[in-house]
Amino acid sequence: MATIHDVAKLAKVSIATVSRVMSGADPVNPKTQQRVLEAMEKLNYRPNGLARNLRSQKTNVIIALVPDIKNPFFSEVIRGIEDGARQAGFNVLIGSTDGDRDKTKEYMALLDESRADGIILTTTQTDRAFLEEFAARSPVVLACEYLPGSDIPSVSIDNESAARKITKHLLSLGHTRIAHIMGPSNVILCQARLNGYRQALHQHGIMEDELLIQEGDYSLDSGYLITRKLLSINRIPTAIFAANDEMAIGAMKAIRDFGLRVPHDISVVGFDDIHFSSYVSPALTTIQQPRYEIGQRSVNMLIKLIRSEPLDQSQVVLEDTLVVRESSAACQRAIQEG
Amino acid sequence: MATIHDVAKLAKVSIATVSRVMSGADPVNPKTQQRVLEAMEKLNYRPNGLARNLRSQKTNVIIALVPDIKNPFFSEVIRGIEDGARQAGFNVLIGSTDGDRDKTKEYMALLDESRADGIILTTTQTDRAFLEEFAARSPVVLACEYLPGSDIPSVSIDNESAARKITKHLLSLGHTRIAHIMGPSNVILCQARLNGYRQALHQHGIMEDELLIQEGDYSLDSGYLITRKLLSINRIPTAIFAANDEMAIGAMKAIRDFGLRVPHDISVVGFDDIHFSSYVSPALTTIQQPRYEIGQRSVNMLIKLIRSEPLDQSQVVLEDTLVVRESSAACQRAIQEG
DNA sequence: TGGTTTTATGTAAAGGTTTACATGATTATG
DNA sequence: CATAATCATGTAAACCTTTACATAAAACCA
Repeated sequence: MATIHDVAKLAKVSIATVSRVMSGADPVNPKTQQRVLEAMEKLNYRPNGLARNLRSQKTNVIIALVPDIKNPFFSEVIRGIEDGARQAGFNVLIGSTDGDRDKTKEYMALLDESRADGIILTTTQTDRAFLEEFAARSPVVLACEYLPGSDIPSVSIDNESAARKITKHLLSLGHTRIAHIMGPSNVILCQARLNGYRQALHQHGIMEDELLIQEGDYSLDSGYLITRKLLSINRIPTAIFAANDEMAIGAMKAIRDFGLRVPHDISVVGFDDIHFSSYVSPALTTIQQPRYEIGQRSVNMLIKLIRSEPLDQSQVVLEDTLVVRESSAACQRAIQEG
Repeated sequence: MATIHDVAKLAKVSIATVSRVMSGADPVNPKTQQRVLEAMEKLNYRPNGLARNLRSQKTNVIIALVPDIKNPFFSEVIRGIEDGARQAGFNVLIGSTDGDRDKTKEYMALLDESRADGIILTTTQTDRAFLEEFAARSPVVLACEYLPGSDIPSVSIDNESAARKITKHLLSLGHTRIAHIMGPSNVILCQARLNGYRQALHQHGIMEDELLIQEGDYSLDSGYLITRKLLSINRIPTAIFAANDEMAIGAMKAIRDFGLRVPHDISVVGFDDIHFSSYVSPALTTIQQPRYEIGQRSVNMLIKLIRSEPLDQSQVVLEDTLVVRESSAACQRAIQEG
């Protein structure tokens, strides 16, 4: 592989001049430039990225951490991140953490080793103190999630209010026995959604029932299994609010397999509006998040952070939308009190 | 950020000794080692990855290129790649190409710039000559796809035979008017699946109908739109074989929206067996690929390539399985010839 | 004890850039 | 015409490691 020295020798200039031709920053005589370009061409010269990075103390790599790469919601966030990053000349390294704290820390350590310039976290499960301290010395942006009371930059919707909104949607349809399948309870965002659910019930004067709140792991399978459990209790719910669409789709299958119909017997709503949700039958009622935009804006913030540019706004909260489709309908069953 | 020099100074040794303590390769006096470790601890020293990489001419980064990061099939392949890579101490940089040749080449160029050690391509749409030439000088593995007549290492199933198998499944159910929604026609793997479909028809003495072969782009939407088109022709098909599950799921929705039922009126089968396929209703008949294993094995091969170790086998073909679920059933309609 | 081997450590080069500073040539200025 | 300003280029340091080679000290052997 040809180096800058080879090019310099062939063009009969110093390596500094070759470098200048590449960067275009300093002026260089057109004739010289021509010679250098020809030499580069002839030798098929590719500047060594590592050497560049080492010298300039930049890697042009940013890390995006997701709990699970298979999760379609995060895929779209990543897509936004990727597009934004590419536009600014950055590459994206994606890490699946599987909700594993150590894996998360391992990826974060890459920053300390100068292997990446910044990191986007889509789910916070690291301990707060560690995170705050880390963010103080390295560029970090939270995407999808907002850490209350912290000034770590973030881009997200208001999960609490969105959860309240969709729960109220069910309440307005006459449902009072509403189950909630939450995501991993150590994830802040899932706590926010749970809170929203609780607030809505509260505002309607409905006592919450411990049995109706179950913890899943975002997967189709967990939605399915938990719903089977919910269907085995004494007074089964008339509606289920799952903290993401995948669990909702799992729930619908469980209900079908149980011999009941959605939404006739049980309404099901999800959260995220992944692409599949409008294709399943019945189409899923859910909360639409601007996932692509979340990704894009968070990466733009991160890049500003990396470049030490000022942020116009540290916490960005984007709009979400309730999308009513076929999976939620008026409650058919009278509530047998007991 | 502390450097090796700081550590050396504090421990009163040379930088070489510090390096030796880190690598553990050469012997070093226990007492010295202790001092060095303490100094590293005290300074919170993190070796600079870039400098290491530059010196050792390794990046420990491999690139995985997928056509679309949102595609759930590829997500699982990536997962296999990631896990395999992590185990060997490599990081994975994921690139979405969107079927764009230039993007692909841009990512491949990262290898020439020494920013990555190797690359896994999950879909080949670069021109063959370029690819062959590139593979000759850089570590490349094809995952999911096999380039006939080339010796570029690959891990895949036999797409042609799998497509034949699932088409025969439909034929055995009495279908003779079978449509095929293929993937992007410039993708080799899609050509293979199309070939398999054709061979099966041929073996059953069925003439193929140009109208029944349509090209999609792997997405839910394209499956939907193409199926609408198929439903508007004169003699609509009694079965549809989509080249991936997402298009099949899109097709099912189109059929529902058209007022027909799956599989009663039209059978639908897919390819890949993504997780959603067993959760949709009716559950999708499809071909199961060992996607995780494809990812894992391809990354293992790539790492061997990077380390210049010999490959026991250059082209790995894994087993696929026909998974019959609810979306395919015996043909109900008599074929009105004409 | 003198010479050889082993062990522990240091010195310095190498990896391929970018860039601050220096230098020499050219042009502008009064 | 002398001096200043500008332009083009070169020199060498810096980025932070790893590692080949050298050296000094210690251990071993006859």
